[in-house]
Amino acid sequence: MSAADRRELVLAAATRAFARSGYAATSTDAVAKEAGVSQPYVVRIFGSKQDLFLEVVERATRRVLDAFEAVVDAGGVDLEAESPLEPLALAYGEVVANDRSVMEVMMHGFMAASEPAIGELARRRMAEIFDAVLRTGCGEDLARDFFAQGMLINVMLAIGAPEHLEESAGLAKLAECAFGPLLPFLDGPRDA
Amino acid sequence: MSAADRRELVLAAATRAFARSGYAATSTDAVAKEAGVSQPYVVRIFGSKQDLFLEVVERATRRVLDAFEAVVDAGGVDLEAESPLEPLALAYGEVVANDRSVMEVMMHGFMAASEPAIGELARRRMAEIFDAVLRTGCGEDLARDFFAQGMLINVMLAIGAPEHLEESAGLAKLAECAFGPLLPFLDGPRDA
DNA sequence: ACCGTAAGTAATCGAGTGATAAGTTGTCAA
DNA sequence: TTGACAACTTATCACTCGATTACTTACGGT
Repeated sequence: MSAADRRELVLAAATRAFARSGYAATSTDAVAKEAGVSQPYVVRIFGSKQDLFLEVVERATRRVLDAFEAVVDAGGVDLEAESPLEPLALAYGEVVANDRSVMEVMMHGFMAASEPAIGELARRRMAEIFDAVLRTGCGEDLARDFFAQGMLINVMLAIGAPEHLEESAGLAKLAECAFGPLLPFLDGPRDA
Repeated sequence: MSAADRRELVLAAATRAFARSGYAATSTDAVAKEAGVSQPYVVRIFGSKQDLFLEVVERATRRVLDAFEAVVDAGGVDLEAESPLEPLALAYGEVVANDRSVMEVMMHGFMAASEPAIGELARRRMAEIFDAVLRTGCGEDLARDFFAQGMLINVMLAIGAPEHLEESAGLAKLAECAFGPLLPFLDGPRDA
């Protein structure tokens, strides 16, 4: 297989692996097994575990950014509507529904920000994505609220709320509040 | 020193250590050094690293829960006000300003939820805190929005936004949106 | 004085960890 | 055919990790 193809294959495997357990708790060997290659080859392709993780987070967050920019550039946002940013929410929902590891890796990237290089990437991407939302012209307050709802959804998914609604009535109610009509589509599958 | 006192001391040290780097990336030896005791003694007191982390997260999230319940039980929420949950926001801000590691450990607990015992605790506490907010009688939508804003703030703090406003104009604007008038009080100190 | 118990440490173990070095296989151009 | 380069693995290293064991110290009751 060509080096470029193999690289993509390992990146996809690494995304799944890091999405499951985060940066520190995922070994390069786990990534290698997921990709079906040897552990030294993973390190060789990307230089180091951190460089691999950076590229995984870079790509995942770029997918979110691209999804938002596609909607905005296509004029998909109507500022006169009652929920102007709903098209963005739908776009994000589609990305997450399609491949939950994108969002999981993004959040793990945020929480590994005490590693300087990871933190820098996290802050840069966060600002870029916020900027894309702002470019709809919706105003800062709406953009912030949109971001906030997104973060709540991300955290709720991270703690596995949709798969454990039966644990308590309070959790089920919170999940219903946080996810709304999307809830039925969220339990079960976690991979792409 | 009595075992009980030493236990509290190690718990406080562990909270700081886990807050910095999260569950997986923090060694029991790092906790031991922070507490000024030997590594085997840390393991001996709590049984295992996971049990220690569970107790740290349990305590941190209980502090948030207690802060909210104190406001609610004291009748500090006026449903007729324009922002009925502002007293809760202030209470949370006070907790975070007083000791940021409380919130950091809470978020690291959420993101380590793929560990079953940690996930269960995270979901339980999340539901309990949401329930406390609901008990103000503010209604589910307001409670959800309050939660969402809190999560945005948590993530912004986790990526170190307040300390790196100069990295990009976009980040500074996002931080101003997310933190509002609290922003000037957030940069700099990270410990209790 | 002495003994028992609680508080703690030093020494060490086996299992991983990320990374390096050396070697192997396969393919394609001359 | 052969040689060179790209793709990939095996073997291994130095180190870190959580955990166990065995030991030491200090204090309170009798």
